[in-house]
Amino acid sequence: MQEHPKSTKDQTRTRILNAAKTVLADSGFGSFGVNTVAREAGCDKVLIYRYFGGVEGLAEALGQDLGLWLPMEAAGSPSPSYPIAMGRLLKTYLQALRRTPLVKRILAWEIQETNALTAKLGAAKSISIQSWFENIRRQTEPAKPEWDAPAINAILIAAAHHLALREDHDGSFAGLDLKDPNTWARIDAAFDRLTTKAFAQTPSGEENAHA
Amino acid sequence: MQEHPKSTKDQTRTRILNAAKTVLADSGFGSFGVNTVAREAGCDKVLIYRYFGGVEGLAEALGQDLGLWLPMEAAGSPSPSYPIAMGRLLKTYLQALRRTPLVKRILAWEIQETNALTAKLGAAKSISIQSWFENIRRQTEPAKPEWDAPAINAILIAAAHHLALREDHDGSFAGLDLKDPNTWARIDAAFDRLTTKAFAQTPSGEENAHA
DNA sequence: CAGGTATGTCACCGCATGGTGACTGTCAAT
DNA sequence: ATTGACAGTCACCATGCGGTGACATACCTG
Repeated sequence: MQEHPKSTKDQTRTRILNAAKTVLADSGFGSFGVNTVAREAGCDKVLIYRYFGGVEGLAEALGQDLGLWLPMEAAGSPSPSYPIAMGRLLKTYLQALRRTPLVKRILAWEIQETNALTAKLGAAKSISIQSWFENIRRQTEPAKPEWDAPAINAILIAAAHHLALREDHDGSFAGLDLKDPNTWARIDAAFDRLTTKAFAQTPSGEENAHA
Repeated sequence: MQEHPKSTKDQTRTRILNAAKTVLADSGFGSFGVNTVAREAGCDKVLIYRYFGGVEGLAEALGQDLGLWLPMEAAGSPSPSYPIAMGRLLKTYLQALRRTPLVKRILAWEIQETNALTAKLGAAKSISIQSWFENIRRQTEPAKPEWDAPAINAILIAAAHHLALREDHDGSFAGLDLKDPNTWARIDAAFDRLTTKAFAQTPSGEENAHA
């Protein structure tokens, strides 16, 4: 009962923020509301209104607070070739995603419905992740324009998102057993194959072999 | 008011089913409940309990009813090479997905939370889609085992899912503007590049070029 | 000491939800 | 015509939600 001597306002604020993260990560955003968060934080919901201006402001604060968006260590050696760098980046990203339930929850939330909450969270997350990718990209040789690297990378990033999201839910996808660690090794290898092949210096001039 | 002369039970059943589809496709599963569906169907919610045993049975019935899971026409020519067939399949699948909001909603639902509802719907959908892929796969030459085609395909299918899901929400992903039709042409091309390159007959023996 | 300010608690409202029981009306068979 | 099965409606309940106002209690400043 740390209430009588008056906890400082910031203490309560961070307690509420932590409670918000917990609720989001554990129970998902279906349970993300003023009542649930306040219950988890052990304080009254009116404080959420006072300190954050409701659940909307809470989400915004969450987004700004989350410097811990993706705790991935800066991925090994400095500046290899573009295909290898992208493959490494994707695998690191996927791993970080898989072990960060909060981010997964928010990604899923964005997909499910678009509202003020997801917009705020999504914007913060997007900036953070994009800058991370930019950092890596700055350290490697540039992509050849004829690859259309942005489109290919978007596809591979989308795949990483989706696979990470499917993992904790039904646990299987497209015939793969996502509960099996070996499956993820295969996926890593597949990412490697996709990047090295798609970003290969076209040896013969067979660029557009299909309609 | 078609109530007094007694609509046949099946009429009401299908009216409820259609209402369920409408609610799901329009408002998403956040609004998917007994009250909302009954309101949309213009009948009393007790009929949902009587005919489907609640919203859970409704979802099951929905899954079985949806032969329209993905209305894609059987994708052109019969049996080309594996890479080309997969590229074509992916593009067709992505297109079908993009224009079928109901399926997108259900995919998003599965990702967001796993419960009895999503399990039933997901099972029905998975079977339908898997069989569709199997049909195509039966018509082409087999994949080489060293490709690990299941893993690669899972990645590409996951990407298709995710991109389709992101389209109607924030409308941008990884720096791509998903509102722009040209973006989707680029994505199609990228899918083509990925399949043709990843499923290429390795010309030189540089199979594992990375750690 | 007095007064204001800020933190926190409590009780309450309106609303929508999931779910149930009792009722009315209609049809078909005996 | 009486019965019973069936479709459909209505009223109701408990619960949880977002949101607000009134209150008590501490603190710091004058």
